Amino acid sequence: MAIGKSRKQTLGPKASPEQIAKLRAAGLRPTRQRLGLAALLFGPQDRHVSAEKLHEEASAAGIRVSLATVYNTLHQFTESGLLRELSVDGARTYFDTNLDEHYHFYCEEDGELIDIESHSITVDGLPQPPEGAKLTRVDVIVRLSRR
Amino acid sequence: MAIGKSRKQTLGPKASPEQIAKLRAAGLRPTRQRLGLAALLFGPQDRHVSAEKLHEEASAAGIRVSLATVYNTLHQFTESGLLRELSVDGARTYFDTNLDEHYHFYCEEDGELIDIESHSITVDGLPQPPEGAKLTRVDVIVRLSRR
DNA sequence: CTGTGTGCAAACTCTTTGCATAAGT
DNA sequence: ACTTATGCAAAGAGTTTGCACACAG
Repeated sequence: MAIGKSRKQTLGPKASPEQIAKLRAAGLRPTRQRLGLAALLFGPQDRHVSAEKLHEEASAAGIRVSLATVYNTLHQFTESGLLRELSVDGARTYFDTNLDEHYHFYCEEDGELIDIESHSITVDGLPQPPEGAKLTRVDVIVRLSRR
Repeated sequence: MAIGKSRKQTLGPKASPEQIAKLRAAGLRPTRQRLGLAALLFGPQDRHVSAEKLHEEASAAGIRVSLATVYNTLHQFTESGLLRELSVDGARTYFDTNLDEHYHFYCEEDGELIDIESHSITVDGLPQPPEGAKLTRVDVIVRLSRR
């Protein structure tokens, strides 16, 4: 117990340099909370999370972060183009880490979302949008049920 | 002021017989509130309403009905197949009087919905739903912006 | 140090619920 | 009369906000 710590550990044990770069590139300071959430969100797999679910996950993973900060962070990530917001069932808001154009299966029983790659589906024959309106996005949600 | 009213006016001045039949067919008692809301909803035009907006409309039209009853009624109508519920922006729930298969333009600025007839659009190449799951509905929302 | 981020708790919006009263049949 | 519907107010879920404290640069 004689060796003194020479520097303060500011960002936790191992803050991935890529995640730090990702946040910096998005103009967001790489705080411990944001890095923790980024670690949960931006893994190898694309993900669909709600704020509450992500908050639970963070707690389970030992990342101390308040629910309010999870909301803030998700919105900041969305504004910075790191996430995409998704309205599927009214009650909760989902955030999607897959930024490519794609669609979704939505399982009504368990609230689960599954990506549908956009090249596997064809949406054709869209009518003209009303004058003055610009098309921002096409959402396709295929609702599923086990029953 | 001499002529006595011979019978109590139970359902308001002119309760449309068609609306009464419609409610009866759906297994719902034609109460004054339900008839009033039905009158607002099931006109010649298809409509997209939220509970709060319909409540305001009802008040404006002199139909006294509580917000709770508007919610109840919209859900009863939906369960009876008179309406269709739709999730488009997370915050509020919309109800659609158009029961045919069709899709929507959604104007992000004013929250307005516009029907897209299903025959004018083609959704093709849907992947197999996961095993055990049945497809209940395909929602297509084309988001628009004026900017 | 300086300014941005975070946590907490309270506020807010939309929606649902419980129970006494009112209305339909 | 008997049953179902309604109204009110309170509760509930999810989300947002304000402000003091903490942390990154």
